Amino acid sequence: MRQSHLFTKTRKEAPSDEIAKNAQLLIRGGYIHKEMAGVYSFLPLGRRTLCKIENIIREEMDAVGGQEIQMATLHPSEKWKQTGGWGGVDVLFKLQSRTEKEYALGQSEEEIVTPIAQEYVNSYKDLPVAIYQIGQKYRDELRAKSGIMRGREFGMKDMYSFHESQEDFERFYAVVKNAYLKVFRRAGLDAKVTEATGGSFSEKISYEFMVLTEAGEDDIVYCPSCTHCVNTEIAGAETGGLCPGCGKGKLANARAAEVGNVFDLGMKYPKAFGFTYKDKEGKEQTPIVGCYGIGTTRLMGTIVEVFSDDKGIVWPESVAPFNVHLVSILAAEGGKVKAAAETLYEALTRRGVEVLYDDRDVRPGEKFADSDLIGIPTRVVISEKTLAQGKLEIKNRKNGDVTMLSETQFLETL
RNA sequence: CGGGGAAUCGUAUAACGGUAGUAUGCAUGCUUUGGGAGCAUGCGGCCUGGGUUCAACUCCCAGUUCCCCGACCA
Repeated sequence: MRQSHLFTKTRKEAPSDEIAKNAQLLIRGGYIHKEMAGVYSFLPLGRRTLCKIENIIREEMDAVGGQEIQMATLHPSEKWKQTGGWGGVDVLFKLQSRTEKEYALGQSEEEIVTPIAQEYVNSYKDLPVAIYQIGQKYRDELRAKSGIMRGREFGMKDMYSFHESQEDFERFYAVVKNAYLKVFRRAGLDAKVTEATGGSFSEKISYEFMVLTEAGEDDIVYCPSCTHCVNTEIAGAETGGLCPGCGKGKLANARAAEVGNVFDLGMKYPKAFGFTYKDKEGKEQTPIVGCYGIGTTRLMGTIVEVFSDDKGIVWPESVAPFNVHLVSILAAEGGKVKAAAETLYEALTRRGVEVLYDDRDVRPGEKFADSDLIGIPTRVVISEKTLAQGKLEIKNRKNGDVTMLSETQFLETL
C-alpha cells in the first residue's frame, strides 16, 4: 500500500471529545472514525488490524472444532419473547417497522443459534457440536465509554457448544479455555482466567479473561505466584490474604479489562425452545449449552492501551495493519532514493510482505512522526545516507533499536 | 438513570454585550528535505430554540450532542 494513496491521514492533535488513550491514538492514526458515543467506523488501517485479530480467533476456534457461521443481527421479537429476554434484558435494542412489527438487534445470539441447532441436532450422534460467528453486536448501554472498550455497537466472536452431559461441557470448556489463552497470547496479551458471577445470564459461576490495564472497568484479586484470579464481585475476594490456590502468593488487586468470557448456560435455552434430541435408548434428552465470547473491538482497544508510548501505538507483530513501514527520505536530488525505494517496495510486495510504503513527498520529520503514531513494528528507511552505505536502516518500533542491513540480510529476517 | 463539565473554521484552541483571532490542516506558488521546515496568497467557523437587551457568539432558560464520576452491564 502506497501511503500517498492511503484513504486516511494522521492528525497531530488528539480529538477533544475522547479521553481514552485507545480512542485518541486510533483516531489520530486514522484507524477509526467516531460516529457517535460508543459507535465507531473502522477505516482501512483499523479494518486491517481488526481482521488480523479476527483471523487469530478464527484459527483457534477452528482448531478446537468450531464451525463458523453467520447469524442474522436483525432478530424477530418472538424469539426474545420466548426466552423472556424481550422484557428481561435491559440492554436489548428494540425497534419497530413501519407496519409495527417488532424486532431486536442482536446483543448475543442464543435466541437465534438455539433454534438453528434444534433443526440439525436430532440425535446424540450429532453431539457435541460447536458453532461460532464473528460479527457486530448491539447493546443499549446507558453509558458508552472508554473509546472502543465499551460501545453500543461492537465486534464480538461468539461461540455456542451443545453437549450430552455436564461432564462433556466441562471437557470442552477446558479445551476452549486453552484456545482462548492462546488467542490472547498470540495477540501479545497476558490474560488471566478469572472467576466471576454469571450475571443475569446464568446462575452459575462464569469465567472471564482479564487483561491488566487501568483502562479496564473490572477489579480483580489475583495471585502473583499462580493462576488464581477472581473478580471482586465474587464474595470473599479480598486483597492481602494468602492465595487459596497455591498457598504461597499474597493476593493483590488490579484493574483489568474483560476481553473474553465463558458461560455455562445449562439447559435454559433448549428448554425455552423445546429443543431435545434422542439418546442411545431413543429417549428425549435436553442438551447442555455453553457460550464463549471474545470482544474483538474491545480486544483491539485493550491492545492499544497496553502497547503504546508517548509517540503512538506499538502494535504486536501479529495484529499490526502492516508488517513493514517503508519510508523514503527524499533529498533535493531524490531520484536515486525514490528509485531504490520503489524497487524495494516491489520486491517486498512480491514476497508477500504486507508493506506500507511512505512514498509521499513530505519532510522526513513528518514521515517519522506518522510512522511512530501508526505503530507498524518494523520501519525500513531508505535515504541518501543508507544508499551510500549500500544498506537499509531497520528500526524496531518497540525498543527503538536501529540496525543497518543489506537488502539480502533484511529479506532473510522476514 | 443520578451528579459534574463542555459545545467557536476540517482539527486544536483564544477573546469579547457592539464587524471573531491564532495554530494546524487544506489549495496555489517559490524555497527546503534525517524528527511534524520557511515565506507569500487564498478557502474556511460561533450546536438548536426561546428569553433579557438598542444590540447576544458572549448573559439567562430549555433542548440536543459529547466527555467524566457513579449506578447499570447479556
